Amino acid sequence: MKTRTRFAPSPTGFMHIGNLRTAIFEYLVAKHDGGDFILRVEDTDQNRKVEGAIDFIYDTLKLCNIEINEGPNNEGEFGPYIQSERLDLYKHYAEELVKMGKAYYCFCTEETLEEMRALADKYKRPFMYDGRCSRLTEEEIDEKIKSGEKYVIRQKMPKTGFSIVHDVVYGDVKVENKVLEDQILLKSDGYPTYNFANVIDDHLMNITHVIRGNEYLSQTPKYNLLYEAFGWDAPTYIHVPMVLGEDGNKLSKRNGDASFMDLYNEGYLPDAVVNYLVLLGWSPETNQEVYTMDELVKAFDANRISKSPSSYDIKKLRWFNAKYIKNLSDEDYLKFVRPFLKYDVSDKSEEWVNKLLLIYKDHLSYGNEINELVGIFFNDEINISKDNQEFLNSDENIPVVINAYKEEISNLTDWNVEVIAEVINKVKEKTGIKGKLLYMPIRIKISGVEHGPELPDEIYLIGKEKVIDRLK
RNA sequence: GGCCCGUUGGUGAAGCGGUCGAACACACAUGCCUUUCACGCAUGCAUACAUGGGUUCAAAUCCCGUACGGGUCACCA
Repeated sequence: MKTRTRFAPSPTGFMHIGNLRTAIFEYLVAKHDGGDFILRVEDTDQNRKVEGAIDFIYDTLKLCNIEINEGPNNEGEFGPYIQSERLDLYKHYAEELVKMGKAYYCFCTEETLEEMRALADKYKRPFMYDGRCSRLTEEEIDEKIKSGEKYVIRQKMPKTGFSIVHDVVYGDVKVENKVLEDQILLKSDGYPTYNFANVIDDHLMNITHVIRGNEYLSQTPKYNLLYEAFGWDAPTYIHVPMVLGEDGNKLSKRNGDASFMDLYNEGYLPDAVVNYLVLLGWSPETNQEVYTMDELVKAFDANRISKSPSSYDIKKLRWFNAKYIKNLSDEDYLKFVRPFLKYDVSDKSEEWVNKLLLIYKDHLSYGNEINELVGIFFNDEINISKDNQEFLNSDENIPVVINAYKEEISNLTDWNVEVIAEVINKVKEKTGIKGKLLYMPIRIKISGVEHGPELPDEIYLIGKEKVIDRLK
């Protein structure tokens, strides 16, 4: 059977880093086997629908080089791919289950449930639906339906024995059946619950591997009971560990960096993000760290996914990103950073701007960082920190260097990187000072900080007038 | 609280009973390179196997208990 995996997000218009990682894993499992990757939109919660969310998902995955073989925008033979358009299907199968005696109509209202819950709470007992509606007679049921009472359909759980879930990552997980609640399959508004829709769709869409966060692990026995009831084969389960934030807590929307789009807008390259994410909770057999998508497809093996949660470390992401930026061609690099530059360059030449951006290619960890780096070329005032000021006062040779340098610069008639590079040699000969004591004072005087790009480049771009001014 | 899962250095992690006196990478430090900083390269650092028992000739690796962390117990997904 052809391997088929699916990514099944809710259309919230938000792509969480953890979600993305799951999508990557799903994609890789499918492609490693030469299979298909399917997008299914889980919009069974009517309150959470967001306009344009589907396109957003497509756009995001496209940026990440993840190709969707079938989905709402490119239907295959298993459509529709949006759950709200498959309502008849869920209803049909839920009723089928009722006929088989594996599910029943439940007329308990949300208020009744609320009361039961409050009662359980009062006696400090864990609440679980008591299955009272499963004991209704057929007449009672008919009557209630006829009189227009709203109902849900609940799955009837066995009271004894236990279920075992086989998971690629976590091994066999055993759960007692009696702790399983008679869960709702079909809500009173006719929509299926997530758990039910998943089983139906995964089966109908021939999904072979279900990959999801491990928060679903303890729900999986219910799934298997459903597959069993229908006489279907359960898919292979791959539960993946959670991604934690830097504070050790679960990633949340509140943490802005947890969204892929935020990272993208900050100037993180999708390839770098994908590369970083895939190594969160998965490790290859070799020590290779930098991967192309093709290499990942080849190397990926779900058996090597770890069980313990991993934490999101922006420093390492930055390292990946910087590496990817360095590997860009100059042309691609310029295309990439240019939009991030916020300073007004309308009075500068194209050549000047490109040169400016290019000298930071090896320094940049993310696109937006460019604005932090190039300030010295635009601001009139530069700030010299206290430590650096102390350095400038620490040696009597320093003013000598600075004055000599200023004089030589003032005497220049041409203005290009080559002649500027010559100036420092002249100063060296004239003063007999070299190395750090020669470069550092000039660097600090004109840029305020102790590191930056090549000094002649920097000076060239700042411009003669400004440089002389700063050497005062 | 019941049930489920996890716990290797600051971080991501390798490890699947002996070769672990625990890889690799990030971060950090130092050195080399560059007549400076960064990049790159090299080296080093770090009292890392939560804890207590057990099994074994041998345990980070297997078993049990404890602690800590997380997940889950919705007409949310």
